[in-house]
Amino acid sequence: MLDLKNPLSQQQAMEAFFFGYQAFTAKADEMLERRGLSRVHQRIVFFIARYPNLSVKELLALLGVSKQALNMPLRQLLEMHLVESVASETDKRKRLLELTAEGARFEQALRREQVKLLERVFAEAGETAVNGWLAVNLALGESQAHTD
Amino acid sequence: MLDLKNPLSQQQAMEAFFFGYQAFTAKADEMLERRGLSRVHQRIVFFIARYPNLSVKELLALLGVSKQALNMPLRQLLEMHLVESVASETDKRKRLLELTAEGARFEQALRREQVKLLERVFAEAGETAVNGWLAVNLALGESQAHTD
DNA sequence: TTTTAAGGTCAAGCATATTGACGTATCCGT
DNA sequence: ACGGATACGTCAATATGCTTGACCTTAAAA
Repeated sequence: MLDLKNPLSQQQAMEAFFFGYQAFTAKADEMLERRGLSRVHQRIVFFIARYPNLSVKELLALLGVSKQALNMPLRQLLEMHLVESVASETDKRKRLLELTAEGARFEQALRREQVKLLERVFAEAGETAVNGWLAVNLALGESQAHTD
Repeated sequence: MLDLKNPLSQQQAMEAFFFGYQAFTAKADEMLERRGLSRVHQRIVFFIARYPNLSVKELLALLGVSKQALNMPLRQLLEMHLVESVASETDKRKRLLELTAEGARFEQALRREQVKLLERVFAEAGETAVNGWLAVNLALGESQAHTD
């Protein structure tokens, strides 16, 4: 079992996380590259799918980048008609972001590949392991969630 | 529990992985920035610590970057006397990489911060969860390990 | 001895991120 | 109604990191 007092165990855990994350993103990165897009584009459509009617400001907070860094890829997605931006009814300064039908298909295609990988790993590692994996990742995220 | 058939569960898992990995690297990134270094520098010293007497070629394979991309940060680490490069006895073309005493301290300081975070999360999520987290990350990494 | 492998470096190009500065539209408190 | 704050978008300059291509030295292997 994992013993975090042991330097070798620490290194193993960190290495596994590094390669695990890399493997998780590899397939989607490849698909994105074929369309001339990058990981930021996926993150954008991912968060819009996860949080419909997301405002630009909220998206910026989730991504943790400057608005100038978001500008270019978001504009590309708008021009490709994968994302739509509509002024909010209640606050007309806000632009609420939505996926178009094609954008939704695109996001799902990327996500499906990643989920397929998780499913393969699920079969290998077992349900308990996958639930633990999720629990630890959630806890890690929480540890950082309110640092802004 | 995690149901990978459910799109919402899929999104939750992916989001958790994204923020989890971000949280995991945040503290070390901060420490690196204070020394004018970046995440690549940590990866270099990390892999040298994990695999002593690593050759440059092996390091390149682990990092998955071009040798030109490695050149600059590795040279910096050599000039800062955090890393040493010695010609292999058995094959004098090869340069085996080692950490200096100071380099070892540096790598440990970065790792310690990340392990501290894992320990906090360990307490929260429980041993079973942590073992599952490790098992899934290992399996993910394995799925990709021999793709080069 | 010719070829291959390991390592190092220079150059050009591209992508992505940053900060700073502006401009416009809209909301909100007084 | 006015003035400040907020949301968004964009231009510019800059830094960084990574890529491919080319070239060189040294050393091992065929």
